[in-house]
Amino acid sequence: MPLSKSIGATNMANLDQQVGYMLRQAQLAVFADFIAKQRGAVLRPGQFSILAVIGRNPGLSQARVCCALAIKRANLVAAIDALASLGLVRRDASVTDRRSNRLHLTQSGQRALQAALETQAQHEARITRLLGSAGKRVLLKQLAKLCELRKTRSPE
Amino acid sequence: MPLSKSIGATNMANLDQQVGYMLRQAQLAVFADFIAKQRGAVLRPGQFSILAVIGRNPGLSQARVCCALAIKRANLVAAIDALASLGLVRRDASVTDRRSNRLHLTQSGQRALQAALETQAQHEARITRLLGSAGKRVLLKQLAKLCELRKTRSPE
DNA sequence: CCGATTTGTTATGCATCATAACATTTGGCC
DNA sequence: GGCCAAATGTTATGATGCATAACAAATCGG
Repeated sequence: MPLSKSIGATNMANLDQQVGYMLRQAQLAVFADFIAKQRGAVLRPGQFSILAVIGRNPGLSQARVCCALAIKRANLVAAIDALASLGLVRRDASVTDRRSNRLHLTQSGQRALQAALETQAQHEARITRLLGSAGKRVLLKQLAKLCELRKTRSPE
Repeated sequence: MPLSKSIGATNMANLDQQVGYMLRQAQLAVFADFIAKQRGAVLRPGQFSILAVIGRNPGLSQARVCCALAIKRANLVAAIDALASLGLVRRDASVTDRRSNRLHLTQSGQRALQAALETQAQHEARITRLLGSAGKRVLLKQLAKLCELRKTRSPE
């Protein structure tokens, strides 16, 4: 068994066998790869996810975006501000509910999303090459399971 | 197949089938569970990993901690400051290399690490219950593969 | 109609990560 | 031995992500 002893190098204290630690490292590596590949208007994973959800759900309210992406309402404001000032997203006042805004992609927003989706596909393909198609499918299923930790209040 | 159509709910734009997005969500969930379980002196995953590495490698230099945990030297300074002001870590000047510091756990640092390791074991056990023992092993191996993205400069 | 809730917003704080610059010290090399 | 490159710890600074509290306006329920 790989006990990660210290042979001149540093003893990793079994950190590399703990899910939380490895999740963090992998996430940083994957995000760095995503960011390195993106050269268009959409630069960061967060922006991309917001743009993608709005693109698939035209007229969505900010609250629903927050619910879908697990973002706090307060934090989405600046994000939409940024996307709007880049000319990618429109914030239209809803006529049926004057509290909420209806979010839409502009023409250039749709183009930006399209471009981002393509480079994202390359990024994803690279990961598939690394894990294998079946391996990636298994990984996604396990990550989904881990997300359930969020709901369950420690039962003991 | 689960095409994640929008049936009253919000269309997730296939985000839930992308490794980066799901990695992020899972990492947040796992970290939240870790933090919720920790009630001792060690509260956050970063602190824990630093403490664990120092505990297994007494006399380690800051630079080596940085190398092991993929932390920037500049950012470790404040982290060690915090652990030192909590009385968990000592920063001794090295006699062989007067540039570097030799890091050690204090008595109470060792106790804090011990306590953190125990609650961390509960946390990890909960994850094992969720994924299964084999599933967790597979997950760790795949996460390790993803970490290789950090080294490889996009080859095409 | 009135109280509770929802929605967007502002302000604020904290944690994490990154870069640049600097002084001190070490090491390699001629 | 002396000099230049590299390593080490440090400071300063900025961007990002995430969280909470409080607020006004609007909606909803009874």
